[in-house]
Amino acid sequence: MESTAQGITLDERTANRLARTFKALADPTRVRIIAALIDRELCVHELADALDMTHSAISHQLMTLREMRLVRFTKRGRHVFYVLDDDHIRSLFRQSLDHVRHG
Amino acid sequence: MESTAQGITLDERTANRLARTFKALADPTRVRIIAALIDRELCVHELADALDMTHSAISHQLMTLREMRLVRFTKRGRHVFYVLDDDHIRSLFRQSLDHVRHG
DNA sequence: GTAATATATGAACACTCACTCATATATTCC
DNA sequence: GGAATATATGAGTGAGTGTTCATATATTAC
Repeated sequence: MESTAQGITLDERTANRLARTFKALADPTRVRIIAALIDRELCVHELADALDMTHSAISHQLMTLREMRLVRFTKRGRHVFYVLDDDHIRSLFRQSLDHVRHG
Repeated sequence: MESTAQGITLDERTANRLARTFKALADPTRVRIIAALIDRELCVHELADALDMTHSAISHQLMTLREMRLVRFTKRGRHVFYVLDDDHIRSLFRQSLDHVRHG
């Protein structure tokens, strides 16, 4: 079965949303944050330790990820725990990691 | 079946490669180029027409996509035809588009 | 209350990016 | 050969990005 080749024409809004989604993951620090949060929640402090970066740098990137709706957070005591917000991103990330590793 | 939650720790090289892959798609113009080339080859001129952009802008982005190994090209006469180089990117792109559209 | 801890936030800075414009190169047509 | 077409490329520019540093806010422990 073969379909006619005619490409895909994206309207501006779709192209922007797609680009935005990829942009959210287009930075090594954010990639590592997503990876660390793939199946658990962590607070800023734990993330900073795990990634060996300053709290401030992590906090700024978490703000970016929040704005992009990739992570959610819960306050408990002095700590703010972050989890991945989106299952689609999780599977997208896993698939991409697989490509990079074995593709 | 449930596995122990412990995140994924990425070495620097893997994190960089992942980020680079996403970065390649983290721009609306490149997204539209990839979409247009999803199942056919097009020359620079056709791409510029399809995206309503200057030849120069398209040519610059194609250079970026070439450096990232996302597209290949063939010269035929005066024209340079571009195709997607990587099937992984094709499926990654299709999956992501699906998420953005119906997710 | 004060001190300590955890996180957020704003400014600043170096860096990167995507485009435009001008120019160069290559191929075809005459 | 020269003109026209197709693409590439380099410089320049305005916008955006990721970090650091300093500071602010919030919560807990004392």
